[in-house]
This record gives sequence, structure tokens and C-alpha cells, in this order.
Amino acid sequence: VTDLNAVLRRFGRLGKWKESVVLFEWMKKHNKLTAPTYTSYFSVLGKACQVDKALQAFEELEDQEIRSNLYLWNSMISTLISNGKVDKAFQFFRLMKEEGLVPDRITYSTMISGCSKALGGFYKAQELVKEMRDKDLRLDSVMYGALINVCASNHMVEEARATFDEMQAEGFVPNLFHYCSLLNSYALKGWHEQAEQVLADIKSAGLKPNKVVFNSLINAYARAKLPLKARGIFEEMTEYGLQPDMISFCSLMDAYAKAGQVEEAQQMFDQMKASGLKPGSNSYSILISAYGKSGKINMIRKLSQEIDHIIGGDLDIHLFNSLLKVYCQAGVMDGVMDILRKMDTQGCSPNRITFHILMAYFCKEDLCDLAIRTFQDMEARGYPANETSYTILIQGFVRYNKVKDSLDLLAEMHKRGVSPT
RNA sequence: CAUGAAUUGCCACCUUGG
Repeated sequence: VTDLNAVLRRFGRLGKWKESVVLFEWMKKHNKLTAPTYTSYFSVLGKACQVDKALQAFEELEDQEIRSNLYLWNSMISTLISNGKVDKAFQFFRLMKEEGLVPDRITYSTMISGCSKALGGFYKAQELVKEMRDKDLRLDSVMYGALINVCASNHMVEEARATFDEMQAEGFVPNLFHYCSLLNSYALKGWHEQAEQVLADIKSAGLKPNKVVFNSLINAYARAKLPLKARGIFEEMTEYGLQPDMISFCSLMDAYAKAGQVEEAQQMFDQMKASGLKPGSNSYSILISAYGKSGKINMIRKLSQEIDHIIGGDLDIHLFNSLLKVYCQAGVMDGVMDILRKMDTQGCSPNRITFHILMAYFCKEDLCDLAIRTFQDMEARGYPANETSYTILIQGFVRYNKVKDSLDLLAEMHKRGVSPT
């Protein structure tokens, strides 16, 4: 059984999650399921964006002994969080306590890292920290890393810096994770001077910057719409002895795309291929959005076909969403249908953003009842409506003078306590 | 045998610029 669990994990590392599903089902049929089987399985599914499968396995789990295993809950929570189902993760967190389990430091650090994807995540993270204090659990180095990242992804630059300082006051020595999260808080705002300063700090702390540091810095310049500077960092990292990776190329492509330089973005794409890197979903989705912004639908169709041939089964939700958005904006109905069909055959589950794109599209086309049905679908699939969801619908209704419906929605939104703004 | 932190791409509004 131990070996089978290892095989399960190996499938994951090779990106063969479908095989691991088969193996898992086989093990289930032969009563060979142990707690590590579940944790390994969840971990594989989490990385392959197949949360629904993990949730299903969890629900079908009847063995009480396994169900009271802390690792099981921790890895389920981790899977939910890496797939953006933060609300659900909090539900599980509550549920595990109700079942008498005591969260450990791994549970808390997983939950804290999940706060980077939640609206108002900073405050949720603070509550978790407080809860830990009450239980005499101390923050460790990893948790500080997660906390800084929570600040960064919520665009709270000051707080990121304060947390960074606080951890040092507590006697922790920052590592590359901490520096990178800090750098990223600046990068996300396009504050390239501060980002550069962090790079300097890394060097003077005697640490060797890695690709992540440089990539983040490229991103800082991308957001600042300074593609030439981004390019400069790209070259600097090469001189530093670091091979640009997929993310380096993508960040640079995006720098050009954001600056409206589609041709240069295309050039980087070609250069990436020439350097032996396989373009993945992310590079295609940058290109597609870039062409979409300049209204080149024929290029989109071409890329869309190319994708079918090149990446088999590796298409991810971001890419589908980008395609959907472009087709929706252009009002290309057959394109939209085509993508939805492909998602289905690829086994790629829609996320909240997918539903938002579709809702906006239906509203625009005056298909309000379809929009509402999509809204309900979304909630049924485990994505509770948030402020954005309501905003899209309300605006759609207002556009067609359905004032009464809008007001109803607004009331419903308040009643449900969705962050009223 | 199993679980935790950093870098790219997708959504309404807003802001800024075009």
C-alpha cells in the first residue's frame, strides 16, 4: 500500500492525474485506502486543478478512523485553497473543529496562505493569528512568509513591510521567500524603485537572488508599462547566470502586451519557442488577450486551432477564460460555444471568473434570464456570489431599464451580507 | 509512505492615462 501511495504521487509529478484517479478507484475497490492515500491523492488533484474530484472522494469517505486524521483535513484544505475555494476551506476548517479535531500549525499556515486569495484576506489572516495566540501557538518562519504574501496580494504595501519588520523583531532571519513576497507587494503596484531596492537588500543580506526575484521585478516593470526596463532585467538575469524560464518570458510578453506592443509580444513568444521552452497555457492566454485587445479575431481563431494541436490535455482554466472573454467581447457566439464544448471534453471545470464572463456576455446581449441561470449555476458549483457577481448582474439589468429587478438584487445582496459598497 | 509560504496570464466597477 505504501508503494501504491508513492505511485499515486509519482503520477502527480508527471502530470498524469487521470491515471491517479484510476489507481485510486482501484485501491478503493480493493479496500486498500489508507489516510496517506487520501492525502497523496488530494495533493495530486489539487495541483491538477481537480478539486471537485477531491471533494467527491472526501464525501464518499466513510472510515471514521481516517476521517479523524489531521493530515487528511489539512491536505483537503490545502487542495481547496490552491484552487481558490477559500470559502469552502473555511467551512472545512470549522467543520473539523466541530468534529473534535485540533488544528495544528500546518492547518493554520495553510489557512493563512489561503487568505491571499480572499477578499478582505488581511483581516481574516489577522483573526487566524489571534486564534493561534489564544492557543499558545507561535508564528513560524513559513507563516510569516504567508502573511507577507497575504499583504502583497491584497495590495497592502505598508502592512507587508510592517510584517517583514515584525518578523525580524521576533528574531527570524528573512529568506528568499520573505524578500520575494515583499518585492512582489511592490511589483503588483508597479512600484519599480522600491522593488529594485528589495533586490539590493537581498544582495546586501548575502543572499543570492533567484529566478523568482528577477521575474517579479520584470513584472514590476510590466505593470509600470516600462517594457524596455523589463527587457533590461530579463537580460540582467541571464548575465547573472540564470536561464529565463517560462514565467520570465511570459512576464516580458505581458510587459509588451500591457504597453500595447503586440508585435513585440509575438516576437518574445517566438523567441521562447526557439529557446526550447514549450509555450503553455499562460503564454497563449497572454497572446490571446493581446490580440483580443487589438480586435484581431482572425488571429484568435488561428491561435485557438494551434492550441488544439500543440497542448493536449494541458489546457487550463485561465486560457479558456481568456478565449471566452475575447469571443464574448467580439460577440462571436460560435466561438463561445466552441470553448464551452472544449472545456467540457477536457474535463476543465469553470471557476467563478468563467461564470462572470458569461454573465456579463448574456447581460450585454439582453439575455437576462440566461444570466440569472448562470448565476444560479455558479452558486450550485460551489462559487458563492461575491460583490463582483452582483455588480455584473445589476449593471446588466440597469442597462435594459429593469430597475425593479436591480433593486431586488441589491436587497438580496445586502440580506446575504455580501460586502456592500 | 502523506499535509503548509514567494514570481506570469482571465472577470464587473473605480482610478489614471490614451
